[in-house]
Amino acid sequence: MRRTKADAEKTRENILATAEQLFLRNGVAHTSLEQVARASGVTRGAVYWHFQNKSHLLDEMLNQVRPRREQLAERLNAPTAGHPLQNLRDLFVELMAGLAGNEQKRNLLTILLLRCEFTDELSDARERHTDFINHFIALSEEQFERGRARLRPGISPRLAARLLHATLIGMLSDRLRDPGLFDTLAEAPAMIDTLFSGLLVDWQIAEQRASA
Amino acid sequence: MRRTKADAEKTRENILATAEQLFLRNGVAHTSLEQVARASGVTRGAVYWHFQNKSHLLDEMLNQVRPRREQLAERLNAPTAGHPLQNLRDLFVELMAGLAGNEQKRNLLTILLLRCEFTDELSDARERHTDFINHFIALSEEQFERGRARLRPGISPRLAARLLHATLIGMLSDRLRDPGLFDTLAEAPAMIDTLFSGLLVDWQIAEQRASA
DNA sequence: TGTTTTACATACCGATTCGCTTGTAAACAA
DNA sequence: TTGTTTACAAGCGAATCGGTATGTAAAACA
Repeated sequence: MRRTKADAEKTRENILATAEQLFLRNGVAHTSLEQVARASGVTRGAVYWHFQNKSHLLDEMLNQVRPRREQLAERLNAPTAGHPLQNLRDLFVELMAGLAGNEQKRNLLTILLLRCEFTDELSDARERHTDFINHFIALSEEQFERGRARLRPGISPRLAARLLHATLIGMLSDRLRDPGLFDTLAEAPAMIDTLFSGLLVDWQIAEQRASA
Repeated sequence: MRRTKADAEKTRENILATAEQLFLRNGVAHTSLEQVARASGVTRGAVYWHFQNKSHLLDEMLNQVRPRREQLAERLNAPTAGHPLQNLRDLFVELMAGLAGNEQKRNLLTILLLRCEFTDELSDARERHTDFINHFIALSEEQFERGRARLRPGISPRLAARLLHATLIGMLSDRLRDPGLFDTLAEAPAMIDTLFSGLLVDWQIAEQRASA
């Protein structure tokens, strides 16, 4: 009872979705491909047919939502863009909002940050992750460089960029570990504006804050 | 050839130190007690004699450096303490400095943040960790509450506390993933002061910053 | 001095683990 | 209609896992 091409694609996507749930619940290392197969209603044969091994499976899961490198740069340097710093701020809020509104993104980031051991076995995923982070920091640094005049004295663009990234990661990390901790969507703007107020001498808080 | 009590204690500590290295290098789940035993020059018998299982082994590793709950509170509310906010700021810098100067603390935090899947198996460690985080946030919130008048309008003590914690975790996370990313010890004060400048209306930067 | 306890090593257990090979029925191409 | 390929299922094998049970020599104690 061999499946048609379309059926095979469904099988593949089903395996991905199932693995996502299992990885999220039990951790990557603690999930065997046998478990993935069973939960997907297939055997390991199917899993190994579609994916080389667990590492590649995870990698393709992440590829589903991983923003392409250029995407961030395009977004920041678009011709329609306003001030670089305002741009950077908006991107930050967008990233948080995108996460709040997309369960899959939330799941995958949770897996990356909390349910996954960055060991040699997963070196591919690990490298790409670090790479993306450094790219993000470099891009942010560029933006701060352009708005250098507005930086408080003693704060270099690089330091600003790293502080921005640390805050981003920290907020994500906290929020993913304890989803009830705060309302990301509502509070993210206040947090980023607060940070920018510290980084810049003349930051105007554009958005209305929830004052509680 | 049974060992003396002192020898046994050495064995135990040796196992702990060896496991720390293996966990750090290969991740907790990817390290078997067999590997720990071999690398320690003993057999699994010894490991199981000293520790119930891997989870308890990890737990006792963390207990070596885990600050006690009261410790933070005492530190913040000491009679000799100055202004609550200055206190909080100094604590932050101290925590970062303690990490920069203590390899074991760095290792264990790296294991916790990057080499460990928070799954049911390790629920003990996980709970204690979350507990500690919430405690830290609550304490920070208290301090901000005391200095509430100095908070920028629209920023609640709770939001300030969470932003502070996010920044702390983010800085640690970044630094542990990529040790060359920045010089924690040197830049931590600048980062925290920047954040405080954003949180407070009148924050005076006390320390000299490395301006580069 | 004799007995008990300690600090392990050794051995065994059933349960998984991954990776590979082989089987197979049906889809698809010629 | 007849190969050929596809999309898996099923089975194999060696390794390894954690947990436990048992053996043992020497330390600790009475």
